[in-house]
Amino acid sequence: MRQPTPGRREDILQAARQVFAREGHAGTRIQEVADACGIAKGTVYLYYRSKEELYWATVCHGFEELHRRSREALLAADGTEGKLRAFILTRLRFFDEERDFFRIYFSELGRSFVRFVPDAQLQELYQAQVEVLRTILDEGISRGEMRPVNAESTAYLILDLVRSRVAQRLHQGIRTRPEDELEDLFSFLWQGVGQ
Amino acid sequence: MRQPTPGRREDILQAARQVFAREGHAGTRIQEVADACGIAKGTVYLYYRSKEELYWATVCHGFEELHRRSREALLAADGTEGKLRAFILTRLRFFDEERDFFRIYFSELGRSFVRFVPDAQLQELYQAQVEVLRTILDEGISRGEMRPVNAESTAYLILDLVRSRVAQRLHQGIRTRPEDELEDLFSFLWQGVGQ
DNA sequence: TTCCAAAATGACCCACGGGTCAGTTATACT
DNA sequence: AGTATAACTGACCCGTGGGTCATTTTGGAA
Repeated sequence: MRQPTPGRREDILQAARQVFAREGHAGTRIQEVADACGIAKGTVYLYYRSKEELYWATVCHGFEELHRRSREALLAADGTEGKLRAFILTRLRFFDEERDFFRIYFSELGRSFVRFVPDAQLQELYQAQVEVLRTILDEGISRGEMRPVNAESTAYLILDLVRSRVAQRLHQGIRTRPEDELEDLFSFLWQGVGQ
Repeated sequence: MRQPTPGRREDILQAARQVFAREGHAGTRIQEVADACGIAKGTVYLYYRSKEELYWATVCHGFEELHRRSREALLAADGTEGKLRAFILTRLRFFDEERDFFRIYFSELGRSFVRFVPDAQLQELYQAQVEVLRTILDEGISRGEMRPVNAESTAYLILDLVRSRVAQRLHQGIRTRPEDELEDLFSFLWQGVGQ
């Protein structure tokens, strides 16, 4: 009896991330993923039932990691300002490391908008993301550290602010350190552009 | 001799907008566009050379209109605050009217991010958008009405703020008037969430 | 060394949809 | 009415790529 090749599933996932990031969902051919792994196309289908399943596995894997790190950063930091800074910095750093995932994440938002794709796990992860941020905002408001804004819709704005900035950075080649972007983004978020 | 059917190109463009908005670029079949027009598939190809050309025509058409209205609003309004309010409100209203276009616009951003698509006209339109906003911000800064932020990267943030909010509104069914969203967004932009 | 079950392979199948074009239809002009 | 010309039609062509499966390879157990 032969043992299943250890780490094969992870190898495929990693190759898929590269190819999906470069070619997009529609542009990706399973053959290319297999080539990137140095295995045959059929082997991919021994580990993932379909292209769709592989795609979702890729997206969810990155999302989980992002969520995990964001949550940890929030727990470790003190005060509303500190928590927001930590949240933003963590995400800037994560996307700096995982640029392939960011490309997929970015394009997935657009995809999910035109064709409602009810992947339960991903919906949950995204909502959890918003929820954790909303909680911080509500605390900040009740402590009088923040203006009484609508916490939920502001949470969405913050997620998109970070995404927007990361996209900018990737488009024009990353020049600054995440730490510098943090100051810029945070002052925009905290003080606005007025006065 | 028969005259070319007047408005046929525009009819196809309108149908294409509906279908692309609902099905996305990859999910759209030319047959569906033809059906939505009540014409045969071959006829579509008499007016547009390929699916790709039809798609770009759809995107560019909406973009031009958006840009035209944004620019007009900026010219008509007074002062930095006034111009920014006018810019945001115009876009909120435009996307409220042209929801199909917004879906395409939103998904196109994701698409263009994974596969660099060098459509010269669209690149130009997007840059013009940023440029016009950057000018307003630079004026506001030199007049001392604003903090000395980086005008260009702030312009990107503002575009994405509006996009983010419109996406939220569409996702959870539009409940508020654009005028109310304006106040919310503008105070976020101008004062931030702090204090 | 032999055997066998599980892993891996890649030629093949076929649904799909972009694009074509020979044939049909409509209309302007004579 | 007749005709020429251009718009329109939709059956058809065919490249593409997701997914399959008979065959081969591998490696642990006897």
